[in-house]
Amino acid sequence: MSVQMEKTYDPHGIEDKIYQRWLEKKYFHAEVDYSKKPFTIVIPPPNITGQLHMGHALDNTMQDILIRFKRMQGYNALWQPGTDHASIATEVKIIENLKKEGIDKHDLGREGFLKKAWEWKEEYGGRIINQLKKLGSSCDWDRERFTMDEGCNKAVTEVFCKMHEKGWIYKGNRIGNWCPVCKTSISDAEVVYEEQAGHFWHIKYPLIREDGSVSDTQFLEFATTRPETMLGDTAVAVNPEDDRYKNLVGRKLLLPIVNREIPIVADSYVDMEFGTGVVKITPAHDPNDFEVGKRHNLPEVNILNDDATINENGGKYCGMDRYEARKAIVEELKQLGLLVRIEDYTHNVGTHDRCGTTIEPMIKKQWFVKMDELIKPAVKAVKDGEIRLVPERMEKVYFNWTDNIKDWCISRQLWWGHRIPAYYCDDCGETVVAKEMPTVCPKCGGTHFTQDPDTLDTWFSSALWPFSTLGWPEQTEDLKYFYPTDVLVTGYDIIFFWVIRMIFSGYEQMGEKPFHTVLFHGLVRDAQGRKMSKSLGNGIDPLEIIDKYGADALRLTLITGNAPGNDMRFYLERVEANRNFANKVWNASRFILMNMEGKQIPADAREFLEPADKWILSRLNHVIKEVTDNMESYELGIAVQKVYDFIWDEFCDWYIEMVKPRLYATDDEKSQGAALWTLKTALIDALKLLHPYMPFITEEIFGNIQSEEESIMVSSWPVYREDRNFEKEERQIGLIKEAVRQIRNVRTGMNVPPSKKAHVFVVSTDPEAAAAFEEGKLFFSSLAGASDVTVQENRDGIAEDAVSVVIPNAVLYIPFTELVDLSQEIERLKKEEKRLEGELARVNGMLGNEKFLSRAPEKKIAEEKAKLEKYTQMMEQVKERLGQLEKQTGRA
RNA sequence: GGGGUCUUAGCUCAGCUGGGAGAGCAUCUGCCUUACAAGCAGAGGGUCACAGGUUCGAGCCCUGUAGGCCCCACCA
Repeated sequence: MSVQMEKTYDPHGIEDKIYQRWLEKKYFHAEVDYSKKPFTIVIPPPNITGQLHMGHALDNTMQDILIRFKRMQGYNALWQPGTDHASIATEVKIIENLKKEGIDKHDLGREGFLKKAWEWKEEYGGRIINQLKKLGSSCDWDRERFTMDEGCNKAVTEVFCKMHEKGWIYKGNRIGNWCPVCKTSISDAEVVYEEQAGHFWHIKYPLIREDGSVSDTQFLEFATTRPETMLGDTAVAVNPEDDRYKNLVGRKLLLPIVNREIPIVADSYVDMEFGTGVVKITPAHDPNDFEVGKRHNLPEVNILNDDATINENGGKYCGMDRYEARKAIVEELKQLGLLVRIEDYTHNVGTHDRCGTTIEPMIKKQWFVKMDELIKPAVKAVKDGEIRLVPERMEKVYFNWTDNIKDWCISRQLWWGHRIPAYYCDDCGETVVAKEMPTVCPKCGGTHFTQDPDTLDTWFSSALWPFSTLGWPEQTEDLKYFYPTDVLVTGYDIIFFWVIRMIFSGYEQMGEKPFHTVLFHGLVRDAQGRKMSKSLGNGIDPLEIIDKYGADALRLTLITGNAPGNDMRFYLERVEANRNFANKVWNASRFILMNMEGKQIPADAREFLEPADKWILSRLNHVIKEVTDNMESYELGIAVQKVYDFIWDEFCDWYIEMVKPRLYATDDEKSQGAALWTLKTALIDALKLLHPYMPFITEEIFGNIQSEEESIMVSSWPVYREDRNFEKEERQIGLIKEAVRQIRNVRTGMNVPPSKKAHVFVVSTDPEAAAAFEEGKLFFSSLAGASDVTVQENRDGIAEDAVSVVIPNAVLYIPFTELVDLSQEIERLKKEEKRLEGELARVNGMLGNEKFLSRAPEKKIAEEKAKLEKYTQMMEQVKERLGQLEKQTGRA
């Protein structure tokens, strides 16, 4: 083979070319095949409004790694892709866009607006998919789905009707969160609390005397952060145990401005210690007050329009914005002498996560999902380990939510989304929930119906995603084969929105969990640790990084040096380091390729393996096992770190350097053949281990280095094999490495220029050690800067002033022709003596401890005993050498 | 108020079930050695936040303290 590889790896062109080839070969496509075990991941569907951001890049890199790993292991790997209609997020965007053209959504009407929305979907829906492709995602694009496509729509309707029939979906008049800008209700999960500086207005209401007149001396004082809601007050509450007010319970107060008589009620909800121990009760605009109102049968006076202006119940304030009304009402109370004081107060204000608007609690008729029964199997599944959360601590977050579960408000006053399949009889108002519009009213026989105008919370359809994408409610072959899926990969931020809801939906609809493992990742932050956001302008575009450094470098950066579920900081320097690694891999391959050029590796090459060859194969063998184990337990960062270290440190810095003299020598074809065979074999396996992380460069090199298989991504994952375990050679090369390191250290310390070679004498009576140096002479001399290597059993013929290096079972001597500073040499050996003393003290301490001997595992004791022997032997050598040198200097 | 998590080299972080402290970057020194200067070789740098406890043995397990970050709850 003759392939020209550039000196520097350039991902441009290569990545697109390779991705295109994968697509053409249909490697990403999975079909039902009972001869293989399935491994399935469903993508967290990105919003169609979205652009690929670093969070997506991380999320999808992790999924791609798992899916490529399993595919190589021989599983029938399916990565099910798709996008989410993201009802409110998209609707908000479209409205913004229309605004620029001066169009209001109501001008278009529902049909017209939806037409625009579908156009939007066509235009932007594909954008993020293309970006995912840039990242290397091996999704089965033939199966791409959309949460509002026909099948998903069918699934949604099916679930809604089923659960309604069961009584688990109901329509209720309850207090909920209302966004006055988006003019829709939102679920509790969509409210974010923000600390805001506000005020505490201390107000008093006058008491009504027994005779019905208004007191001008007796008042009840309390404080509020929202004085305008007083327009809707229907009571004032005190704690039943509060002696200060006990005698007032049952009496009435005059609600100022409105001039309504309201009762003083006793409710344990009131905290006696807080403020004056008095609370105004506004059942229509506060969730707690709503509950109090229910307990005391208080009227619910709604004072707000949908846009948060005051309605007709606000009397003269009708039509005024909520905040203007607040000012005006405070002013009027002041005039009336009922404002006691104003205090600065910071408190938490609920805002809408989409638009940031302060939400208003409002009573509205909304659809809810009853959660108490539905959640049970989802709790049990995680408790019993049926579903595993990684990292495990996420379970606490999970249970925190499930233990305090409230009914799920699923109706939204939006147009873009799944329309609620509820129909109202035009004649009698009867509600019919059905898959299609009914023809006859079961109550009055009427024949005309109007569908509920509301749509469903976007998470209602995503909750069904693991099975709706596989064909449910049809009992498809795909569903039977691929469900339950295997791993869900997602950020911990949507555990409540999505993960929990998928789990209970899976159990309820399928009678089976949707996946057995949830792998969480954290947030990708900027270099200062801040959240990347549009408003800060600190977002880093993954596509720019890919363009500059390649997708492989980006992927590696997102995966390394980070524990599951932890947030990470994104540094350009780290991308550069990983780009450098790509280049390293590239050049190692280039080196091997250049050396294979025009040569045939003999068929029997592996029969002539030398110790270095066996050493690297053995090391690789261990790495294969460890990496596979780590990946099986989702420790992706640890796994790839091991591959990285193996390739750079052991393979490149040691093995390739060891093998160079054999490749450059022309006289020993057997040795050369064995080296080439080992280089190629080890490289290919290492590339395979690396492939899930860096799919592009590994594929490119794989194609250059061999011709037996057409693609690395469908090649088989390396497995640990007993016959590649060479313990003796690992020990021997370990010795040589140690010797090389020490000699290099000595040479640098003595400022010996690399060009200056010196004869190295290895003195050893240990056959294994002697053999190691004898057989490794060739590469040992080049690595240690030796002009020649002599292995012998004693010191005969070695200059007295030779520099010496002590390693286990051998002492190496280097006689330099120049004068060596013996005092410096003694100092160095004394340092070594001190180090060994420390080691020996530690080992002796352990072995001298009876409790250690009786309680530590035998294996550990044996290890320590071996160390004792090794260090004792080395210590003897060092002492002996020191004695010689001291005698010499003493004589001089 | 409840819960989680973090505190390890100058910086950013790994360190799985307890058994001799690691990486990348940065710093210093020497090298263009025919795969790679996006490189090679060598070096310096840590009382693993603090205080106790369990253990033969603790960065790792338990308790407490201090500081940082996050989630949930939302006392008007």
